[in-house]
Amino acid sequence: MFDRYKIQIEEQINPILKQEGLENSTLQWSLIPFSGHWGISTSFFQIAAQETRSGKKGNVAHRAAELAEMIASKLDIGTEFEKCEAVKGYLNIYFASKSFSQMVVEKVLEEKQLYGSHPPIDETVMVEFSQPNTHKAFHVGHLRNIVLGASVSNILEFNGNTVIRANYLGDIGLHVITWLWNYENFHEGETPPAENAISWIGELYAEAVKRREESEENEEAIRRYFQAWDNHDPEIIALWKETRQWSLDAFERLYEILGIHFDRLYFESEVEHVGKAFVEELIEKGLAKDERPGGAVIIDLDALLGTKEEYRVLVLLRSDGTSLYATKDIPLAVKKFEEYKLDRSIYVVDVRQSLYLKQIFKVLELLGYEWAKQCQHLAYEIVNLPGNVTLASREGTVVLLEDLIREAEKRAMEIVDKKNPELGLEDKQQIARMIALGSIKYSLLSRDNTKIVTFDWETALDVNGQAAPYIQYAAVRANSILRKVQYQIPSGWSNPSDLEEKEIVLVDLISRFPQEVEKAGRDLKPLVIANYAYDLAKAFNDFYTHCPVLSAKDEVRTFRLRLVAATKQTIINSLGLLGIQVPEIM
RNA sequence: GCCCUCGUAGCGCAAUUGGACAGCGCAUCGGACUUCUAAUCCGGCGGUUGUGAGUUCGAGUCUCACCGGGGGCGCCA
Repeated sequence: MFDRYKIQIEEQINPILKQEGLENSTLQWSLIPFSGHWGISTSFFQIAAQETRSGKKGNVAHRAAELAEMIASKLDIGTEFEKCEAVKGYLNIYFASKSFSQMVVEKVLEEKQLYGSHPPIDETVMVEFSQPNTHKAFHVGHLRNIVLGASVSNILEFNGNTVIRANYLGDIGLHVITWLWNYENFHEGETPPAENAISWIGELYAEAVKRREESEENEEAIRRYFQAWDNHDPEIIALWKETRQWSLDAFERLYEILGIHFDRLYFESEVEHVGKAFVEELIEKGLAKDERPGGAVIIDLDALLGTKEEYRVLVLLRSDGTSLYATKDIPLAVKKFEEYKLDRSIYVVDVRQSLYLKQIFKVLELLGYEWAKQCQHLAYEIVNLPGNVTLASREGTVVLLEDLIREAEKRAMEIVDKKNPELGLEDKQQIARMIALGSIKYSLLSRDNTKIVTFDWETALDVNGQAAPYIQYAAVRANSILRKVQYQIPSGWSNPSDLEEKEIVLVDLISRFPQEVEKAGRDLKPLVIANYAYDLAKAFNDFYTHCPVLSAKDEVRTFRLRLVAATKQTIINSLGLLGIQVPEIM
């Protein structure tokens, strides 16, 4: 937003530096980091250090301060800036807040839900996330993946990318066979309950695994069942199709609740066959080694690349010829790039699979696909239970997603009910859901991807402090002011007398949104937005308690109303990137 | 053995990618509701950024070593 001013100033600074014998020095601009000070800033340490390195004697810090002071005294800041000053080697140039704040607010109100976004760029990127297994439960560990993938997709889209949201479903394999076998023998004819389909399916899975592990006989039976499947037994296939659909329908309902949609669903079953052909190709090219029947089909990446204990060995096919994850991930990657003309392919997968994905990308490269370098693993840490207990569906140490959402809604409902007794039940429920989902999502997104999240009910359901309800509430407060004027936001520029510090802080933050979006997109970190949204809400709450809006006079009132509307919009936009909705009332 | 990752206040986390006084939330102590919603605001307490060296004008951030937690490393997904 301020680039052209930076350029203007630089055009003045460069000749001054030239006089000092300093050329080709590029300045790095940032916003003044102090709360309540609004403007741009740069420093002269690099230039001074460069000078010292080229032989000139002197103290760098001293020289930087000298340069900053000299430039500050010579600079013509025009009417766009209030003042400029040199502080310890930094040059701070303060905006003329009155006109700049008008400009910022104006921009937000004009661009509305697009404020903060960047113009389209010619780049198509696929984000693969969620990747649930059919015939299994959904737990909070899976949620981190979904929420992260969805948010990163939103952020990339806001940055101008064309985003394809892809899901990759594990609909075949031993876990499915085990489930089917158990169902056919012990639950035939049963159907999942409408409400708790996922937990029902999950319970049956846990039961199936237990049966498999408790007797050799069962294990043997399951193995035979697997063979029958491999031989395309029509009855088993029919059962598979039917039960798979139960999972898919249940997933779809859950995604709907979470507000997630996918543009493309990939299934393991659709890439297994072609995957085996790829393995053959790798063997023929002399890249993979077929050690069957004694061993598996492997690719010794370290031997091929001349590296040592870096890429290790990847197993492509079991010794019995059945497929593994690697068998399927290779053709899947190819399919993705063929179907869409991708510029980038992002895999949202937990950090434990870092080596595995590194191997897959390298194999693709060895196969000659130039786009292999555009595959990127977005790793995130797992969600644990207190005491470093891993969530595992077979151990029974899971917190089911449905339970979490239900409990969060219940708690949110209690507060909504108390605060808004006049509302109808349906409205209350809708609000409670937004708050519940917001809290859950925010608690997962406001943590760096590299940090393990320890799940406990209290923290997950805490709505105090830095949490989504705080931010939502700020927007609701803004909304409630706007409602009082029937959402008639006065147009045109107003010219209030000097701005309050609270107002400047708020406008400053609003103006930073586009660059926060950019940063979040660059680093694939929703955390950046999560922090930003909180800071913005905090600044607004501060403003709210100190600066009356409706009772203010004339131009102050006009400006503040516009500022309130701009804040509400920016909060909505930033939370939107996190997949969090904002209610009108709460 | 090799590799990845984390270590910041009692607890949970940030820190504009190497910049200005290391911020915020819980918790705790104390203030503020006849005024636009108190799911709010203001103030107090709390720090040798795991340890030691190095690079740099400048290090929580980069390099190396060490300590401690977690993870990965040929037929699990």
